[in-house]
This record gives sequence, C-alpha cells and structure tokens, in this order.
Amino acid sequence: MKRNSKLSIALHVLGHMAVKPEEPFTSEQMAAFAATNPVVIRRTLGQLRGAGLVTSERGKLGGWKLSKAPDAISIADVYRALDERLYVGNKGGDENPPQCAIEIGLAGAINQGLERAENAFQHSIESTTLEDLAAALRQ
Amino acid sequence: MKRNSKLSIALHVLGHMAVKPEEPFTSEQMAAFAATNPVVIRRTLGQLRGAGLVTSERGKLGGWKLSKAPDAISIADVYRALDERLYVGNKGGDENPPQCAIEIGLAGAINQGLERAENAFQHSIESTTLEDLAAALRQ
DNA sequence: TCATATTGTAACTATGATAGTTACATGAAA
DNA sequence: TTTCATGTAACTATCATAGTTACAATATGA
Repeated sequence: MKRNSKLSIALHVLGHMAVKPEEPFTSEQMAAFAATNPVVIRRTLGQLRGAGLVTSERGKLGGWKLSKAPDAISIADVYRALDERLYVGNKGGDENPPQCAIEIGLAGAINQGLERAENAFQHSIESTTLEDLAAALRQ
Repeated sequence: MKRNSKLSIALHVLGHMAVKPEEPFTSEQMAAFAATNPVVIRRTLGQLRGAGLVTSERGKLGGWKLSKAPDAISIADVYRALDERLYVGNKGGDENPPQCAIEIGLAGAINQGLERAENAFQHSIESTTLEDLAAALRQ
C-alpha cells in the first residue's frame, strides 16, 4: 500500500482519459491503469465529480468522462478537488488545544511557513494540465 | 497518538531549555513539558545531538543542554536535523519504478512543486529562533 | 565499592490513517 | 429481464509512528 497515492492514482487515470476525452472509461479499466481496485477509483473520481472535473454514468455503456477539455484541467485543480494538503497538522479537531505559550507561538511560525509552502506548491503545479500528461503518452 | 509530532515535541522542549540555557534537563523533565515519554525525548534529542544542536551527559547530574546560544538555533535548523520533509513521496526505495509515461511526466511536475514548497517552508521558518520561543514563555 | 540517577537502545505494543476488498443496492440499456 | 455499470457501506490489511518496557552502560558521590 502506498501512502499519499490518491493524487497520483487520480492524475494517472485522468491522464489516460485525456488521450481519448470522448470515450467513457469504466472504473475497472482505470483500476488496471493504476494497478489498484475499481472501488478505489470510484471513490477517488467521486471526489473529482463533486468538483465538476468528471462525470459518471451508470448502467450499460456507463463509465467516466472528463467534463472539460484536458488542457482546461490543471494538476492543481485535481489536487484541490481531492482536498489534500502537504502537511496535515496535529489533528484539525484539536481536542488538546495548546496551553503552553511556546506551543502557541510555535504554531504561528509553523503555520505561516506551511501556508507559504502550500501556495508555492499549488502555484508550481498550476501550469501542468492533463493535456501535458496525455502528450507524454502519445509520444 | 499525534502524527508528525516529532518536530513539535522537539521545539517545545527546546523552547523550555532556551529559557535556562545553562541548566541541564533530564529526559523525564522534558517528557513532562511535552506530555510524552522520556524515551521519545531521548530518541528525538538524539537526532539533534547528531546535528550538533544539543549535548547529553549520562549518570547523576546528567541531562541535556543546548550546544549553542538560543538565538543561534532556528526552527529550520531543528527541522532539518530531524530529517523531516513536508511530503514523503511514494516510498524512497521505489521497488515499483514508474513504467507508464504519464507517471514519469507526472513525477517531474510534482517533484518540482514539492521542491519549491520545501524551499518556501524552510525559508519561512529560518527567521524564528529558540530565543523567540523562550521569549513567549517569559512574558 | 556500592547505591543512585541518568542516558542509550533494542524490542515490543498501540494507535491511527489510508488503501484494499467484499457485498450488495441502484440504475441504465438492449 | 438480463447484463453491466456506478454508489456506497462495512470490513480487513498494511504501514508509519508514537508509546512502553526492560535493561545495559555510565557517571557521581557517600
């Protein structure tokens, strides 16, 4: 089992979809692309559907399609749709709020750093699109 | 159990040490500061000793001390000494090297983004020192 | 030299996040 | 009405990491 593989699974299968944007792909086909399980594909693409990046149809002739042109979907769009963060801080719920003044000051410095890191990351991956990934496959 | 707590544990106890830089602290005392176990402290500070940030002495009167002035140790120094990264990519060992052209192109784009994020993070936390953390406690 | 207090570290357990899997209901098409 | 697809709940497997126990090594001082 790989950790943090949701993004790479998603981008991998979306790259394949981008090669033939009109053709619906089943979750079984895509599971083969990414060497994983169809249910994992459905769960992951389900999140992307919620963000308007893909559509799905049930029944015979069903499957998944991109809902925009491949060059209109960036890696950053997918990253944000999956709601991932570079660094998951110590429990969002925070049932143990920091008491000590050190922890409080520390959280400020760290969080500012993380925010800048997050911005730098998203900015960097904003310029690569699914079309770029598909192009790599066509060669 | 908190994830990614090594850095926050380390900085928390180092902040306390920075208030009294000449006094040796035992791992038991520091475990109390950070609400954790003495062995966890020894393991964590052991890494920092390897990086020359702290020293330790065994036996009676033993314990841990900073090996530099508190304002000469930045949060970034500690972060680097612990060898943490914002994002641990899919297994450094890589017994499953990427075959598909999509994965290869993808890795390039993602890794460039991660490198930029990492740089932004370290740069941001470079300016906060243990002295700043200690100051928060003195007020 | 012995009692005591401390670090150093190996080995194990516990926890939690996440992927993988099974099973089945829902829905669409021929 | 058969077939094939998604949707999703519920469970299992895996792995990273923190926590814990146990004990050897070492330093101090009576």
